[in-house]
Parts: sequence; structure tokens; C-alpha cells
Amino acid sequence: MDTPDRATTTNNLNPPKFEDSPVFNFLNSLSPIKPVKSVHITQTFSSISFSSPPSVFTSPHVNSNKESRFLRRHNLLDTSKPKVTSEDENQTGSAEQALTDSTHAHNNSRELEKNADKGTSIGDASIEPASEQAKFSIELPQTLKYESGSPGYDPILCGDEANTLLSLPSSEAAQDVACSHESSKKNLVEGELHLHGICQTEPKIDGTECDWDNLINNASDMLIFSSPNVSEAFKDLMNKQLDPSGRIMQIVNQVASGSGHENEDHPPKPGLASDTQYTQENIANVALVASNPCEKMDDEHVYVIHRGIRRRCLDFEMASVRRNNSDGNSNASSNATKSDERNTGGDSRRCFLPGIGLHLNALATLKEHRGMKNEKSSSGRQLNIPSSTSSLLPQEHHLLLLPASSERDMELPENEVQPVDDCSQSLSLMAGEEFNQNSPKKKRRKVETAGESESCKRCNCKKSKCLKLYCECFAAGVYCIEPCSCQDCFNKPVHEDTVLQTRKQIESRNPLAFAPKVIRSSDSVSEIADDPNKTPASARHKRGCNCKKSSCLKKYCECYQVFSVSISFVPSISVIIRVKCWFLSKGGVGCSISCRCEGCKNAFGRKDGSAGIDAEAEEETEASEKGEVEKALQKTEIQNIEENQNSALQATPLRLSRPLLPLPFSSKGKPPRSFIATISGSALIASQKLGKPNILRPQVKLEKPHQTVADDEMMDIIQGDSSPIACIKTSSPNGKRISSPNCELGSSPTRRGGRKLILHSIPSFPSLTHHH
DNA sequence: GAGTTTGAAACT
DNA sequence: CAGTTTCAAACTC
Repeated sequence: MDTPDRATTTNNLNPPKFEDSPVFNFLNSLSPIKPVKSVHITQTFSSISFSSPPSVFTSPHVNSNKESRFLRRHNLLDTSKPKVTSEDENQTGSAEQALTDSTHAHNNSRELEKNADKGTSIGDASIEPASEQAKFSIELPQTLKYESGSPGYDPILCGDEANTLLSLPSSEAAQDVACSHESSKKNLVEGELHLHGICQTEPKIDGTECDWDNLINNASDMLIFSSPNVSEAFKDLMNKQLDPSGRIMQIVNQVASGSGHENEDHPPKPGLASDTQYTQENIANVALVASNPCEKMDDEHVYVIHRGIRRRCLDFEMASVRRNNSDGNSNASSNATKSDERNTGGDSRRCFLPGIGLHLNALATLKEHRGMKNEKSSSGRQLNIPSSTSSLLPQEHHLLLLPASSERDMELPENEVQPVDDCSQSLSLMAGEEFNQNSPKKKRRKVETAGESESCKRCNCKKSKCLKLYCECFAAGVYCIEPCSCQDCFNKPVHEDTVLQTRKQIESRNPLAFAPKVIRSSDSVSEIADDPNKTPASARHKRGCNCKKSSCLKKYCECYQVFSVSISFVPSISVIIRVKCWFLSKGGVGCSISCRCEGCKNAFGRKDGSAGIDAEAEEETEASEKGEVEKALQKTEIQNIEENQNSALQATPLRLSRPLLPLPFSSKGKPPRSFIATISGSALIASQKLGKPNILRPQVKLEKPHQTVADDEMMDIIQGDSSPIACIKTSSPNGKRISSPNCELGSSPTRRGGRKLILHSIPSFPSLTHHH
């Protein structure tokens, strides 16, 4: 499957295994995270274009399957060689062992170095001893040939290795939000990591030097997409990004202005409901796949990508519209059952409808694309959103893709932080994340592990018919889907009328019932603006919690919910970034005066105003005799990490892993162990306020698994200009996901060397403070 | 997997 | 608004 060039390169370079890399070994020695072979995700629902990379590396929880698969790949690799020397074999084996043996890792690295010097090593990798972390550098394998075994691998598409290190497996069906099981299966089979050489993007790399930055940069190339098509599209994107002149936003603007998808050569794919939809999708894709404006995007790719975005968002208000829509395809097939939904994809398409899912962030974006909006309206898809506040669905897609349906959308409370909790809908441009679902034992978890979209909300309602706010799906504004274990569920397209009605009823009772639950106080905003270093954990739950027994240390607490984001940017470097987001719909925020909790110990901020979950706070906690709190925190953290690791392997629909982070340790010389970053939505907002680029750049801080980055650090991350971050897929512990509204690919103004994907996390986030 | 705990949502 | 009930998630065993 390799191109001639690649083959040559491979042979010449005698591709080292990535996992043999000393760096990797070192990482493994430091972190519980262990390398795994490609992930076998049985995602049924996920149609998300960028499913979480079947991580090459994953947590120890990864099933053996993956590993075996990975091994197989090695075998393939080896077999490709004329002869496998015993040394090579040993190295291979040692690499495996090294994963768990740090000492061995060092030895290995030295060996590798030796080999590298000889030019015959499996992997050109060198790593300085821990004491010399400052010089932490690594040489990535020149050529990693993993694609050979993938049936879906398209040599043509992947041929351009120079520009694309991503070898995206192909299984386009998997992209369909229809969540075809078939696709999923295919994905499993084909969704393998195809590494075409980690450092190939750096022509200059001659096998002797490849600093950490390069590694990181290249890591982006190693993203794994469950969907081959997506991967292809992404690859194109990546290739285009190589062009210095490439500007993502241009594309976006182009599309918005109607030129983006004018590629007549590539008419909309069959099955598209309409041109309008296509346009929407294009926009979405553009947002995701920003590419060089000079080059026409491959609509096909784009389509593929966005296809994964389609979700089960409830377009409550669109029900009637859709009905009228003669489009036969229809989603209209609202008679569809859950399975039907998955298979038709029409339902998912709704996600592009404004419905209730407009995200605040989207508003601004949409405004920018007003032309698009108008166009849409003219097309008969005028969307009317009855409730402004209630329409804040945590669905990034909506934000990005849906044209503003009504001005009312803009009437949302200014300081509300959009709940970005449902990844299912969210444009999860995020990496193989996973949230902190603390109990893997749960049924839901099972479903998840079963391959179901971890990203999807999964309710388990029995009596509420999924028409109450009890139901997470309903509350999130999404239809229940197969992964749900609900009974007598009415939260289905077929009952959209009922859903709508119920929703309205609830809204009539509480207009903000569906509004974001987390708000950011103006005070905190200004505070941050004044001093970016201040802890931005100022977002607070709108109504506050009422905890009495959990001390606000459990997920029961609406305020305290650790949303974690795992960024698996380098599949080979299982980097799990745990991000505590304060910009989530709920959770991850400190308690406030509005809380009526008792004995509040919310690590994110106590009711009494105590420090949040900053590192110092945690340290304080640790140091203090509050063993209980500490325990709780640590436990939570551990759980989160473990879960992240686990889930990182699970492909999330539309899970786009984009390594955007120039790892901080690249300059700090700290080897990654586990990246735990804390992202504050407030920080994001603040950064906006400060007029800084809305680049979500979670600073990756190397620290112990239980540590978290201080808020101020997050501020740096967000505000800083050195670390482009990848689109991160964030999710809440309870399955709620957050994704940056405008996860766009772009080039960082300050990016160094390699291509980096920048997550414009909340670019279009309307200023929440300018009115204050 | 079943049962318990918890706190939000819903109801009165 | 307060008290109670219902509910489902979180948690425990």
C-alpha cells in the first residue's frame, strides 16, 4: 500500500517502531498510561467523523485486542523487511517491555541511540536521562509503516507522506451519523493507525535530531481517524496547511460567503437533503477542515467529515419545518426508531438545523456568516427558535454549522457560558478524549465500552419517558439514541411533537430550564481581565447546588463536576490531558453564594470563596489534614485519569483528535507523564475580552496524575501565543461533552516549525462582558 | 448486577 | 417559597 517513495524510504530507514522510542518508554515509565495497539472501537452511534484515534497508546485498561493488533502491525512491519534480525526482534520485544519498565526504557533508548548512529536502528530516538530532561529530545522514527495492514488504506490518498503523516483508515460508512453498526465494524477493522513516519514532515530531520516540538508537531500528523474518509479529508487539510499561506479562516469566510462550496466539480453527495444542507455542512467542514483557500476543498472529504458531525440534536423547532420539507430523505423519517435514526443519518442531519442547539459561541460565528444565513432562509429553511435561552444546546455543530435562526438567539444572557456538554452533538473536534465517567462498571459504561459513542448522552430513564429534565438527553436537547437504556422513551424523532410540547411546557415553567447552567460572573471576568493570572475559576453554576452530604465533592453536585479533556494528540504518546473546564454547561465550577450547599468543599471553589482547584489549592488540600477532601479529590482525579485513559481509546463520534499543542515541556524540557491541564472557560472568555486570540491552548503541564494545572496557568495557556492547541474533545464525567465551538484548524501565529492545529476554542464567543 | 445514596427536578 | 415526592445519576457493595 505504500507508495514507491515510501517503500524506499522505509527500507532505507529501517523504520523504527514508534513505541520503541526512548521517549515513549520514558513516558510510559512515568505514566500509568501504556501503549496499546490500535483501538478497536465498536462504535455504533458514532458517526462522528473524527472518532477518537484508535490510540496507539492507551491506558492500561485497553483491551488486549488492541495490543495484539498493534503487535500484528509490527509483524507486518517486520515482515516487510528482507530479514528480521534477532536484534530487531529483541528491540521490538524490549520496546514492549519498556512500556512498563522505565529502567529498561533508558537502556533501550541508549541502544536506539547507538543504532541511530549506525543508521540501522529501528528507531532513531534518543532521550536524555531524567536528570537531563531539560534537553529532552527525541528522535522519532523516520518511517513508521503501519498502513500496510489496513484494508481500507488508500495508497493514493496516503501517498503523499511528505505532507501527510496521517494515514487515515477508510471506512466512510463509519462517518455517517447514522451510526451504522456496519460502519462501526468496518471501522474497527480498518480503523488502524497508519503512521507514515513521524518525522517525515520534517524533511530536515536526518535521523539525528528531532526535538520535542517536532514530535509534537508531528504528532498532529499522527492523528488517527476512525473514518478513513475523514482522515483523508483531514489529511488534505493537513497537506494544505503546509502551505504557509494557508489560512483556515479564509476558507471559512469563503464558504460563508457562498463561495466555499462552489466547487461545481463536486456536487453534493447523494443523500444530501438539499443544497442548503450541503452548504451548512460545508461550513461545518470548513470550520473543521480549514484549508488553503487557494485550493478547493475536496467536497467529498468535507462531506465525509461533516457527516460525522451530524448528530441527534433535537431540532425541536424544526420539526414542522422538516415536515414540510419535501425532501424525501428525510429525516422526516422521523418515524424512525433509534436504530432507524442511526441508519438514516437524516436525523443526524438535523444537527445542522438551528433547533434548540444554538450555542452562544455559535451566534457570533453565525453572525459572521449572516450571508449564509440569509441564503438559508431563502432556501426555505428558515428556522424559528421559540426559546432563546432554551435553545442553548451544547452542540457545537449547531453553533458552527447552523445559521442563526433568529435574532433571539442573541438575546441569551450575556454572561452565560454555553454549556458544551454533549459531545454527541458537539463538533467534537476533539481528541480522543474521554471524560470522566467514574464508574466503568455502569451499564452506560458498558454501552460505551461496547463501542457506543461515549460521546453520546446516554440516559437510563425509566419513568420519565425521557421527557423530563431528569433525562440527560432531553435536558441536553438531543434525542435519545440506541445507547440509551431508557424505557418508554418519547425522546425520539418519532415523538418530536411530544418532545417539543414538553419542552415548551418546561420552558414555560422555567424559561431557563434548558439554558446553560454555568454562568460567569462579571466580577470574575473583570477580575481576570485585570489580572490574567488570577484564578479564573469564576464561572459559577447559575443556581448553585444544594448539596448536603456530598460536600460538593461528588458528581451529585452540579457545581462540582470535573470535566476532563483528554487530548490524545500523539497516538504514540498517550497524552492524556485532563482539562477541568469551567466553561462547561455544568460542573467544574466552584460553588458560590447562590449555592445552598452544606459543608462545601468544592475543590473548584468553595461557597465561602475559598480557593478553587488550583494546584495550590490542591496542594493545600494535600497538606492539610483534610484527608477526606484530599481523598475525594484524589480519588476523583484518579478516576478521571483512568477513565480518560480508557475512553481515550473509545472512538467518539466525530472525535477529531488534533494535536495542536506545542507541548510546554518542549521548552521546559519536562517529559510528559500525564498531562493534566485545567482549562477555564472563564479564561477563554477573559482572553477574548482581552482581545487575545481565542486559541484554546491548554498548557500542558507535566505533573503527577493527580495534579492539576493552576488556573493561572490555564490562562497562560489560553492567552499565550505559543501553544496552539488541538481541537480538544472535552467531555464531562457524565458524558457531557464540550468542544470548542469553533474548532478550527489554523496556523498559529507563533507556531514553531511544524504544522499545528489550532483550536480556536471560542472564537465566536460573544463577549460576555462588554456590557458590564 | 443489584442496591443505596444523593440531589436535582417536579410537584404540592 | 418551603416541603415533599419523584427521578435518575452517582456511587457502593
